[in-house]
Parts: sequence; structure tokens; C-alpha cells
Amino acid sequence: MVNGPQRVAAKPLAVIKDTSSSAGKVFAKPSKEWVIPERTKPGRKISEDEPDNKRQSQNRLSQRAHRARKTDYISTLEEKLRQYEADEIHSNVRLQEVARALKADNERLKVENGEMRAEVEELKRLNKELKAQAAEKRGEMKLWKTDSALTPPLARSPAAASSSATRLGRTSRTNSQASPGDVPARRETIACPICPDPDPDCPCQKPSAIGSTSSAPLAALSMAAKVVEGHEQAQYPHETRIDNPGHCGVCRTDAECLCRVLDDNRQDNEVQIVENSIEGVERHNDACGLCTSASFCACKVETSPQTLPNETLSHHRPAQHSSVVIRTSTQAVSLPLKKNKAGHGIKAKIWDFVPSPMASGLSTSDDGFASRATAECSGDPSNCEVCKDDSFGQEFCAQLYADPTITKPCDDCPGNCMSISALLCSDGGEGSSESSMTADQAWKTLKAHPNSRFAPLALLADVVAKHTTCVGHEAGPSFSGQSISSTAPSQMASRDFGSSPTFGLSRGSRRRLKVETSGVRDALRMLDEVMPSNQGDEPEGFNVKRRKLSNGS
DNA sequence: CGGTAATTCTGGATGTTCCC
DNA sequence: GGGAACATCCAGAATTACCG
Repeated sequence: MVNGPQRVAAKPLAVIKDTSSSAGKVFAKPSKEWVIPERTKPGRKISEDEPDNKRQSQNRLSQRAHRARKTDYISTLEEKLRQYEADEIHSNVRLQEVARALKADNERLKVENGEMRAEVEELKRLNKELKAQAAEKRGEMKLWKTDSALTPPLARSPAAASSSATRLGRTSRTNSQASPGDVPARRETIACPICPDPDPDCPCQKPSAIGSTSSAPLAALSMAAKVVEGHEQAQYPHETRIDNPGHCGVCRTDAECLCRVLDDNRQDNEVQIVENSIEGVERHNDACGLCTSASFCACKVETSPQTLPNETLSHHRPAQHSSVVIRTSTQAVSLPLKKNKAGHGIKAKIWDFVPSPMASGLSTSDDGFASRATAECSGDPSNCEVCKDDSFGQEFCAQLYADPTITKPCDDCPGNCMSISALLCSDGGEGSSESSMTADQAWKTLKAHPNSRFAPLALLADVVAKHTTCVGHEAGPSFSGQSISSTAPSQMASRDFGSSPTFGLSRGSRRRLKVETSGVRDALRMLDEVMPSNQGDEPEGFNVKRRKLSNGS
């Protein structure tokens, strides 16, 4: 019977959750020994009489099997649906957390961007002012040259001129050509309203005399140039700057040069690059449902990492730009359609069920399907390929191995396998008459029960452990999924199992546990008695009427 | 509260299709 | 052709709603 355990089991009317345990474990206890009359099964009774012919008998059995498969298929689909819904909720919560973090990050970056843009604007304004002052000064000097035929003040004192010109980043052609020892054929003089043809030795030609009138702007210019130079040096520390305004190596004056035009545009370009980068990302995709068109969102990073120039952002904020990797459990796993055996024209069996990777607790490989579909639960939580991604399997195996009844060494076991118990080990070996299954089959069977989520796994593990027998161990890498050679207990005697924390087996070896089906039945019976904490998990129309107790309550 | 019809659930019987 | 799988129909038992 497919639904046999649900029907046969007596359901407790109430359970008391004892939360007084210091370990925080919750054990369900019935408030009393309820004796509920077994409800008669509705519907047509199964006929006891043997069919007349073979065909009739075959069809009857076939139809029963077919209905069992159908029911199992539907229940499995319902379980998958519940898991998908639970995972969807979980992933949505995580996505919202990521969205909140990214939004805060975005706001912070916006503020920083605004500050930086203001700073750039300020520097550009200052740069223009300095250029205007320099141009004005040049025009003034030209005027002096042409109109008064007088030498500019800068040229009168080689030291002062050199100093000022050096600070301005340029060198006077006159001074660079004249060595200190040379006597110029005609010294350029400063125009003097008193001396029509001033003598170079005249006090009016002394630099100090004119310094008060003309060197002040130059000093300010020099100071401003230092400010700009310092800023540029800080902004482009990797560049070696030549000590002149045009650092291209070609220009020697402060006239228009391509290198300075490029310098002026560089700051604007830096800002523009960042803006274009972000806009490019924004234009790409905003279909996650959380982001707005003007916001930075992980979905854009996730979908188009190539559109985000990492070097640009990391150049500006390498330590603050948080990288976000979203890995939700509800990533679309494309389940391959079941292929016909011959590839065409062969009808697949309707109720054959291919367990999904999620439902079976297996992770997906690159091809999107279970790569460990043939893996088996070893029963050892520290050495199990199947359970390592399955919380139910991990917890159950951990409880199973933590059970005090199975940590007791077994003196009688020929392989020192630390069997479940001496009693079970002595008579529950390979030759046991009790029908049995592997640990893998046991926990899969238990997990398939609808109430497995609400069950106290410690109790389940305890029940199973009392019906579990060690039948030897398997050597070899259990994670590889390759065939593992079993070792007879008699062959295990010479092995050293003493050093491993997991039952004395070295990593890569695993025990072979045989679980009696009676133990699994007991556990299933326990699961039948577990009252789901949330009745809303029950699928609609799922035998709601049959839940009514026959005692009239 | 008892009777009754409607509904639901379950299983058997039969026919069809497809594969080996 | 035999057998398996499936769909469909039908019967039987239990449950439920309704009414007098």
C-alpha cells in the first residue's frame, strides 16, 4: 500500500514539546498513550479471491503497481514544489539583503562622486585663473618690449629671472644662453621715466627697485603654479614630470601645446569615464526587479561583468568597491528532457521519476544535472559525499554517529569496526535473516517522508541505530564515486583503525552499515506520528476529509 | 437523530499502445 | 505474439450534506 503507514499509524492527538533540554533539542512527546481506533479504509476493499485466469491476475497487479507509481510520482512532485517554494523565499530574502547593501554602497559612491566632481571643478577654475594671469603677464611684457624698447623686469636679474622662471617651469631663452661670465654686447635695460638712456649701473636698474612692483604677481603666479603642480603630481604620481608647464619635452614656453590641452582634458575625462562606465552598466539591464534605472545593481554586474571597467572603478576606489557574488539556490537548473531509449518514437513511461538534483540532495554539475546521482550515503557525516550538501543527511548522520549506543567498541567484531553494538554485530552480520538495506537507502527513505522536516532527528537516528549493523568497511576514496571494493570482516582484522576520529577509519575509508528494514519501519512510524508544525504545508485537497478522527471529536 | 442522496476514495476490469 | 504500461470505465465502501 502506498499510503499504508499514514493509514495504519495511530496519530497522537497532542504532543508536548519539551524544550527544557540544555542542548536546545526539541523532543516530541505524547501527553499520554493515546489509543485511537484504526480508521477503516474508505473505498472498495481489496478482493481476497484469486482471479480466474492469469491475464486477470496480471492486470490487477499491474494496475496496482501503476497506481502506486502514480501516487509516488505525485507526492514527489508535491515535495519538490514545497522545496522550490521554500528555496525561493530564502533566496528572495538573501537577494533583498544584497540589494540593501548595494543601495547603501551606491549612495555612498554618489556622495563621493559629487565631492570629487566639485573638487575637479574647483581645480579647473583655479587653472583657468592662473592661465589668464599668465597670459596677462605675457601681454604686459610684450608691450614693454615693443613700445618702450625696454627689457622686461624678469630679464634684468639673471638670478631672479632664473628663479622665477624655474618656479614657473620655464627658462628664459636669454638667460639660458648667457653664461654668468659673459659680458653682453648690449645689456637690456629697464625703461625709466627719469633716465632716457639708463645706465645699467643706475639704481633704477636694480632688481630690488622694481621688485616691489612687478615681482609680486610673479610670486603669486609661482605659488599658484606650485599648487597646481602639487595637485597634478598627486593625481598622477606614476608620471615623471618635467619641470616646465609643457612636459611633453617639445614645448618650452607656456604657449598652447597639445600636452597641456591633454592635461586640461584629462581631469574631465577621468570623471567622464566613470560616468560613462556607470551609465553603460545602467543601460545594460535593469530587469532584476529591484534596481531602478538610476541605481547600481548587482544584477547588472552579474549579467554583464564585461561592461563594468574594473580598472576604472578599482582605480578610484579599490578598497571600497565591494564585489558581490550572488549564488542563489534557485538558480535555474535546466532539467534535461528524458530521452527515449532509441532516441525517437519510443514512448517514455509516464510515472518514471527522475529525481531532481535538489530533491535528491545532490549538487549539480556543469551540465546542470546530478553528477553524483550514483553516490551513496556512507553514514559517516565526516566522510559522505551525498550528505555534505544535504542538511537533512548531515544532521541525521551526525545524530546517528553521535548515538551513544554505536560508539561502544565491539569486541566480537572480527574487524574491530566498532560496530553498532556487540549484540547486533554478533548476530547481525552478512548472514542475518532480517531483510535490510544500506544506510543510504535508509536515510533516503526517511527523507522522502513528508514529515521528515518536522522530525526530531536524534530520535530517528536512535531508532535506526538500534537496527543497524556494521558489515565491514569499504576502502578507497569514497568521494570519487568510483566503485569501492568491499572488505570482508575477516580481512579487516589486520587493519589499523585506531587513529581516525571517525570510527577509527582513515579518511577515504568508510564503514558499510546495514540497516534492518524493521528499524526504518519504526522510524517511518515515528514520522507518521510527527505533527507538522505548519499545517499550511499540507497540499490542498490532500485527504483532508480523512484527517477526521473516527472517535467523533 | 435517523434516513438518504451526493460525493469521495479506492480498486478491479477491460481495451489500447508499444516494445522486445 | 507476449508482456508491460497506461487510460478509461465501473463497482464498492466510506464520508458528508441535507432534510424531515
